Amino acid sequence: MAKSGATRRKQATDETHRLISKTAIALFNKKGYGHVTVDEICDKAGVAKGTFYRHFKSKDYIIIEGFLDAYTAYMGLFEEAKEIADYRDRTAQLLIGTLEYFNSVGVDFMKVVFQSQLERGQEESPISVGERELYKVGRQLVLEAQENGEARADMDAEKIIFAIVRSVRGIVYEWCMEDGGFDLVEAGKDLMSIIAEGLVPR
Amino acid sequence: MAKSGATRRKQATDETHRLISKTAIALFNKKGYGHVTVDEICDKAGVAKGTFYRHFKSKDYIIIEGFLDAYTAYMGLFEEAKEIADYRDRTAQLLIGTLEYFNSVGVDFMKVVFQSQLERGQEESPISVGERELYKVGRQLVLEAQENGEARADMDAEKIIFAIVRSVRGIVYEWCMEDGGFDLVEAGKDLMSIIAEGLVPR
DNA sequence: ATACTGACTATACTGTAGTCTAGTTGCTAT
DNA sequence: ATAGCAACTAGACTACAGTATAGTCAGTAT
Repeated sequence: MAKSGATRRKQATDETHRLISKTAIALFNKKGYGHVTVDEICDKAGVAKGTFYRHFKSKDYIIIEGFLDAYTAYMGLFEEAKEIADYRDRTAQLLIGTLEYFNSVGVDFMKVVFQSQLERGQEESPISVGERELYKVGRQLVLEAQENGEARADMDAEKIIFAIVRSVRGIVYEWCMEDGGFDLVEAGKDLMSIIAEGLVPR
Repeated sequence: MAKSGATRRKQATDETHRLISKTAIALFNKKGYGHVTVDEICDKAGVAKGTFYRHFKSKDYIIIEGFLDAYTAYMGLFEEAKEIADYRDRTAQLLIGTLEYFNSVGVDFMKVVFQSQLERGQEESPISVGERELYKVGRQLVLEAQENGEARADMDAEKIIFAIVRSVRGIVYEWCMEDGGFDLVEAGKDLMSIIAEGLVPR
């Protein structure tokens, strides 16, 4: 049967893809990303170097890909959040969930993600594609809150969500720089308090 | 004379240092950091490779060093800001000045700065040393504002300044990622508005 | 049955940051 | 005057990411 044949072939290459990824990530976890060479990954996986580069554009794409898989799951948070009635609770939940997600990815991997984002020139990264989705959903949430009078309406929803996402990224970046030296979620709560309430007294 | 002799010697090596730095930065500006090799810098500067690495720990230290020189000048902003009476004006001035400073450094160089911060492991970077100074001064400003009742007092000055600095860094990081694709100062003003006023209506 | 295709192997090669070594030179201290 | 020393030269070398090439093999289409 043609179809099952094509499937068997595809399964085999998927298998290889997963094998490389799994081997690499195991090595990264054991020795740290920077101390694992592509040759070593290929050796351990019993695969030629050419095969590695057939499956992954570059060494960091192993991380990027893993990150994106988790990202998809993480986007489910936004669906769940819709159930939460109160605007502030909802926002807080999203923020905390987001930071818990980054925390679970781990500093070592997040560093690679940040670095790879900086390295690429104009070329569209898979992550920035994912982020556009995040902006879209976030903007919608802010818009709704504005309509309900829960969020200030004197500023574009777009501008607001940009500022929030950027602030969050700033925390995560610093967390990477400090090698995970502070509690991401706690820092996020402080940030949230300022974003929500502002800095000047009421 | 011993002293003038020692001085003459030091002057010569300072000369070499500046020569390498100047040559490198000219090349970076012409071709972009990533397209300039250390060998090329040495060739153009008429200096051996060993000399380069005697003066600079690594290629990116040329940028880091230039960044820090400008940083010192930038810290003068904080002195000037003390003259501004109104808390909000002062904060806005500092924020805008900061972003103008990053803007003048340029995307290409800022990327290198961010990347180098991520690469180093626990080793203390010269930049994080500089930043601690910034935190100290910033914290002092927030403290004063709290004492005058201009800033909310239900949160540590420390936490507040951390959140602000991180938010700013987030903007600058994204600005790098998007290759300078938006106006840093404008984005900063939006952020400032949220930080100062909060997100929920009054 | 046979020819096609694309995943894969094996390995040499390139480019570049950074290291290392051996030797030179000229300022400096005594 | 002379010995020492730090800055420098020249260039070979290492480590590693990524590329290129030539050929094998197995599933697939006709």
